[in-house]
Parts: sequence; C-alpha cells; structure tokens
Amino acid sequence: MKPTIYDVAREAGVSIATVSKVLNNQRVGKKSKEKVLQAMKKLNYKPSVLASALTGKQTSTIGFLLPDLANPFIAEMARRVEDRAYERGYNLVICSTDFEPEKEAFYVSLLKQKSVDGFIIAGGFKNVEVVTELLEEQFPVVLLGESYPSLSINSVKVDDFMGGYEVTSFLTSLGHKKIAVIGEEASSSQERIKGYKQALRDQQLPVHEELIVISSQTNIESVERLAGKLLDLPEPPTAIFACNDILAIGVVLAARQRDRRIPDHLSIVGFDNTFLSRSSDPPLTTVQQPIQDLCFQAFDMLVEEIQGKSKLRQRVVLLPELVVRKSTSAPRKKS
Amino acid sequence: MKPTIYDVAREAGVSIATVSKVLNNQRVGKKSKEKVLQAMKKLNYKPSVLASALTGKQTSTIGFLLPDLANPFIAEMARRVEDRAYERGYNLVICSTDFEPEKEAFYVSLLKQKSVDGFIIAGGFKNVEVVTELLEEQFPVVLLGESYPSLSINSVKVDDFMGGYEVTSFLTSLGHKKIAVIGEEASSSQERIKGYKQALRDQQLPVHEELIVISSQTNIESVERLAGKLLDLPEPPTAIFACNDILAIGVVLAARQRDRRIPDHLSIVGFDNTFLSRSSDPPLTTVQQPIQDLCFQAFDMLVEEIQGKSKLRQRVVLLPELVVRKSTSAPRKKS
DNA sequence: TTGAAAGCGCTAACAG
DNA sequence: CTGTTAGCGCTTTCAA
Repeated sequence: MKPTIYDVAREAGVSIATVSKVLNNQRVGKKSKEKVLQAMKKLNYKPSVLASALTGKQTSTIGFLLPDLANPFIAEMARRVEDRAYERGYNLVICSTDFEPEKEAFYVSLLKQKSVDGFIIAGGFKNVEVVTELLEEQFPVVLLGESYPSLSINSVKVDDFMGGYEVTSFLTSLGHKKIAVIGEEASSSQERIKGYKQALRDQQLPVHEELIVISSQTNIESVERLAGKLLDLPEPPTAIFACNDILAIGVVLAARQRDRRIPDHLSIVGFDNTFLSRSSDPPLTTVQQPIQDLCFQAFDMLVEEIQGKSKLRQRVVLLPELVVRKSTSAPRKKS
Repeated sequence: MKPTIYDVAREAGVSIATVSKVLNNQRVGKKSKEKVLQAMKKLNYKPSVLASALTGKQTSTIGFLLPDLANPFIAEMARRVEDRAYERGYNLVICSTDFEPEKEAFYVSLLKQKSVDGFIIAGGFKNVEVVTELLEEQFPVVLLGESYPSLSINSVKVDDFMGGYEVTSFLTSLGHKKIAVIGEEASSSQERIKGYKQALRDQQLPVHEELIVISSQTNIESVERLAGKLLDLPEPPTAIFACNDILAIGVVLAARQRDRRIPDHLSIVGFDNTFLSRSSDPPLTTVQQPIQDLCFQAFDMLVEEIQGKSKLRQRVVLLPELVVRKSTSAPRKKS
C-alpha cells in the first residue's frame, strides 16, 4: 500500500499534525522537521491530492474546454497553455466540445464534480447558460481567443476585427475589388468578417453577401467544396480571405484542383500563422497571432482569480500582425 | 455551498446510506429511491468525485503522456483517445513530456498523487525506470504507437518495421538506389529505419550510414537544415524517406529552397498520412496509420486493465498501408 | 512547538 | 430495506 501521513508520523515518532505542518511548511521545530523529512524520504511518501482537496485545498487542475484538439491551431494553444500550467504547478484536463452545447454542459458538470480549480474556454462555445452559471457561482473562468461582450468574463484574445480589416485593406491595396471571405461559426470569425466588411466600405467597395461563406464543418473536404463553389461562380473573386489557415489550405486545394494559379489567378490569405501557412505552396500570407502571450496571459489571469488576488474582470486584446508571403499579388488585368 | 449527501438525506428524510445506495444503484425501496431522486434534483446535487475516490472508488481520469501536443499527428491521436474516453466516461489529463525524462517522472508522480486510474503513454518515452516502477506497482498502463520489447507492457501500435520496409521497397521498385532516411529518436522511427535497411539488403543495395539521419529536434527549421545537408551531398540521394509527415514537410521545404523538383529531382515519402501530406504540394506519398483503431484499442485495453477484467498483457500490432500520391516517381536517368 | 480530535463528503460493513 | 458507524488521508482548530 501507498504510505499515508500516519505511516510517516509513526516512522518519525511524531503526530500526523506535525507531519501535515511540515507538508504545508508551517512552523515546526527543527528537529521534528528533520525527522519527518527523513521518514518521508525513507517511505517515499507523496501526499494524496484527493484527501487534501477534500479538506478545502485546491486540486491544482484546470478544466480546458476547446472545440477540437485535432485542429492544429487549437492544439498549439493547448500546448502553450500546458507549458504555463506546468511552470505553475497545474495540470490540464482537456475536453473537446465540437461546439456541441450538450458536450459543453456535460464536461463542465463533470469537471465541477472533480473539483477543478477553474476553467479555460478556448476557441468559443455555444452553451451560454453553462458559462453564465459558472460565473454566477463565482467559478474562475477565462475565455481564450474569444470574448463575449454581454458577459462580464475574463478574456484574452487578439483583435479579430482589426485582423480582418488589415487583411482586406491589404488586398484592396493590391487592387482586388472582388474579395470573398470564408469563416467558421466561432465569434472570432464573425469579428474578422466584420473587419472585412468595414474595410470594403472604407474603400467604397460593395459588400456582396454571396461572397461571405460560413463553414459549419471543420474538415478540409467540406471547406474545399465551399471554396470550390466560390471559384465556380460566373464572376469568381480574385482573392479569398480565409479566417484561419486550415480554411486557407482548403481554398488552396480547391484552387489547385481547378488549375488556378496562386497568386496569379487567385490571392489567398489565411489567419493564425500556423506552420501550415509556411509549409503550403506557395507559403501563405496570413495573420500572426501572438499565441504564447495569449495563452500565458490567459492562464495567469485564471490563476490570479483562483488565488483570489484580483477580483476585477478584464478583457485583454492583443494586436495581430499581417505576415505577407507568396500567396498574394495584384490581380491579373482583365481576366 | 454545494449540497452534500447530507443535504440530500435531510431533504429526502432518509439516511445518507440510503442516498449513497441510490447513487451507486444498489437495492433501495422504491419509495425511498423516489424521494431521494426528487431531493437530488431539487438541490441540484452532484456527488463529489474526490470524496468517493477517497473511499477507494476510481476517479475516472486517465493520465495521458505524450511528447508534444503541438505535433499534429500526436494531437490527432489525443483527440481520438479523448473521443473514446468521453464515450466511456473518462477524462484525460494531458501532459507533454518533450522526451525529457525529468518531465516524465514529474508528471507520473504528480498524476499518481492525483489518483488517476491509469496511464496511456503515446509516442514514446525516455525514462524507462519510471515506467518499470509503474508496472511493478501494478499500475494500469498502455503504450500507444510504441512498444517496448524488454518490458511486459500492454501496447498498441502499427507495424513500423513493415511500414519502413514497404516504403523502401516501393522506392527501390521505382528504380531508386540511393535512398536516404530521416527519423526521430522515438523507437517507432528506429523500427521504420530497420525496415528500411532490411528492404535495401533484400534488394542487394548497400546501406550507407551517412544517409541515415536522426533529428533530435522536432521543429521544422532543424529538419529543414538536416535535409539540406543530405541534398547538398556531392552525390545526393534520389529519394528521401521521412519517418513522419512533419519531417517530410521539412524535406519538401529544403528541396524547394534548392529548386529541386518533386518528384522529378527528388522523391519524398512521409509517414502517418496526416492532412499535412494531403495539403502539401505535391501531395505526399505516405503511410497510413489506422489512428482511430489504434487509439480506441489502446483505451479499451487500459479500461479493461483498470477494471481488472483481463490480467494478461498483450501487444497489438496493426498493419499500415502505403498511400501513393504525387511526391514519388522514378529517378531521372543519369542526373 | 506539538498533539488530540473533529471534520471534509462519501462508501461499506454490520445491525436492526 | 434502512440506518448507524467507522473509516478513506489530510487539514485545522484548540489545548496542553
């Protein structure tokens, strides 16, 4: 059997209270402390987190909700958050929700039963009630990569509107007039699309609703299909802004299938600057998110809330940066 | 405060024992059961997993060790394992070890303190002592995507040797005689390389040690550099077998930088058939792993061991499949 | 400084 | 079928 605090106490010839004290390094006589330490080492004692959490201490584990761990951008975020968690002595239990409200509710409920110290919700969510409830219960939560204007909730994200605006402005500055956009359901996509529209308006260009496409599926095949429809239009766009790099890859595949040269026949811009954008041919113009900063800040914010250090809620918005590579150029004169 | 079993008992007018019994659906009088259920619903009661685990029950959480969650192939595995975990009522706490023995030891120790029910170790590990110890303690563990011949441990993986053999045979059948291989430190890479060597020998082709390269870093830049060295050899290989798709992308980048056409000047084969191999240009010939089967089987095996249903250890080996795409062709006559 | 003892929320005999 | 009670391993008063 695993040694318990009793075993250590017996071995050291002290009471369990004393052992507990050295565990939590409170004031203990030097000699007792020494004996206890010895005993612990001898028995290879490790305190049970369960037992200590049951008495009100924390579990040092965080629930991490995200739409889909198989998405490379999300996976990278998860990795960064985990790095920070590691540094600060926490573990992550990771849950993919697929944007399904039931899954979100299920996971939150289960993780509460498991007494996680708090939640990070990355990449958006659907079930607002669940989050609202968490907030009402004063449960520490922070949103990563998203925000929710109508909720008083901590969040860390990039300025998506601005990202979309910059991409579109860049494209119009190259001379593109017919620019399509393809996004996801997440609110971050919506923001990017708003930025896209604003940029068009600011350039006095018309906003064509049929050039705005939302992909409900994340898998690349369906994106390819959607992009294909865009390209098969009688007057196809000369540029497509994809709201993330995966979508952009889908567009690339669709273009390739139709023998449209990139960027000669079609300019493509992605978002996120994952390594997908580098490995693609041609390498993608995209928008860089400061992933590490986003993740670290989100995590630190959560820990602050857990430790009750800061009661004030905040929305942190970092700035994205356009990375110009080879997938964009001026449109061909008169196709 | 969150309601406890006492609150429910009081509300229902029964003892906590009765409540506990309905919780674990043991025999309880119909009327009592009804009252308890009502009370639970009314109070919105959710039992504490901590408390029940403290009395010897399971936590239904699994420790999932992997080298790096940011690696798309690994992330996809994680996702599949998580899917299965969800179906079976488990949670995953995910830990990236970066192949660092200290991290492996740290995480295992911490997760044991948190009373996880078992471990899945995916993609290899370095710290053999830690795993051995787990085994000695009868801790449920299964290896995913790897095996460890000298250890009596459950594992589920693909036949890496065969994968390497098939790739190489395919390449020689196209006429390649000078084939390089680039792998990682993980034992799966080693196996694939063994298969590569065997295939060469079976074709009476010489094995050049300088054409066998191990990348200690996973980041794409360093792979690119290594591949570059290979390509800059006075007599460069006409084909390169990369032990996974990321490595293959690194090779593609290196080749592109040197204006070597793929597959005309250089054939490239990857491994894993992630969507990287599809999105690359040209799409990569690669080896498909039945990821879902691997993950589900591994998880089920672990659960069986946790539930004590099967005491026998097993090594499951599934068969990989070569997927031929556009990155391979016969070598040019007399470069 | 140290220790006895109560209690965290739940399970599992064991009586009744 | 139901309830009493003694733990599970740890923390935390409160006395000594």
